Amino acid sequence: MSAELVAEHGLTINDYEALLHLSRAEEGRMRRVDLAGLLLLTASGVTRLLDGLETAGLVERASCASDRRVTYAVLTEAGRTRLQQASLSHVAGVRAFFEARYSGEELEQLAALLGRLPGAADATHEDCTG
Amino acid sequence: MSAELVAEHGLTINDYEALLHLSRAEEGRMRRVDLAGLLLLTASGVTRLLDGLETAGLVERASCASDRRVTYAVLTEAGRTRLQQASLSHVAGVRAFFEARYSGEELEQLAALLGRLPGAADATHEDCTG
DNA sequence: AGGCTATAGTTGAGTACGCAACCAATATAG
DNA sequence: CTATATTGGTTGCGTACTCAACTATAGCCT
Repeated sequence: MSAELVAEHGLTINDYEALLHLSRAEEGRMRRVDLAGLLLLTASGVTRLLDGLETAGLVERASCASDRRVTYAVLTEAGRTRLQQASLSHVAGVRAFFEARYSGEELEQLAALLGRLPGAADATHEDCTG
Repeated sequence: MSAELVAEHGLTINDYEALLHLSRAEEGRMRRVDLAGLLLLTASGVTRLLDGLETAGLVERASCASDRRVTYAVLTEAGRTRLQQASLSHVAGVRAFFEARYSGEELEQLAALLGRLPGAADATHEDCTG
């Protein structure tokens, strides 16, 4: 699933999630640290991740006027497009995976319980709203 | 948790789980492929994992009389001891983690639901019975 | 018997991280 | 206003994997 579906679009799970979070963020941009938090990665992990997305043209850097330490990661148009394509097959895949094993009621229970875990930023409606 | 507690014993999560599975297996030994399946690793992943455990003296190799392709991974006495030490703090940590967030009833629901996922080899009683 | 195909395992190359060390900019203290 | 601590970010190095290629054995099938 992570493997096949997402790799078909040339995106790893974290690539995908990074784009997703950016697409949800105001103006499609986020400080790298904050992104790290959401992705459950370290700062260095995010640096490397964004390196890839950047050379792929899906994300750009922007600097912050009020604090010159921070550089934003901002979603490009290409990134937004790519995310939408990938989310098509990805959310379908995930949905199929769970619906094959659980009833609607069980899915709600799972979502409620798992949603209380540390890094769970409400993935209930993870289609691509960007 | 994986990080602190298990690394305190010099074991990664997969090291730990490998020892656990071996301790539960008949005669404390298992074919490397089967172990790979349980650990959700590839064959090469297991080779490398066992390399480590082997040089640490926690696991040994044994060959199979009826099929000369297979080599077993067998738990040594040192391995069994180490597992028991580690499981002390590890299961306590895991238990604390979940009990801090869920009620008894919720834990049963979670166990029931998550137990139906692909690699879930009934971890309900994962104390070290070895 | 000989020739496929599948299975168990290892190895080399590449990837995705974490950790520790570092630099630069900012905040806090004195 | 200097001195120190904190925060955002990058880089070097090590680790835990995967994938693809390879060897050796085993089970067919004719």
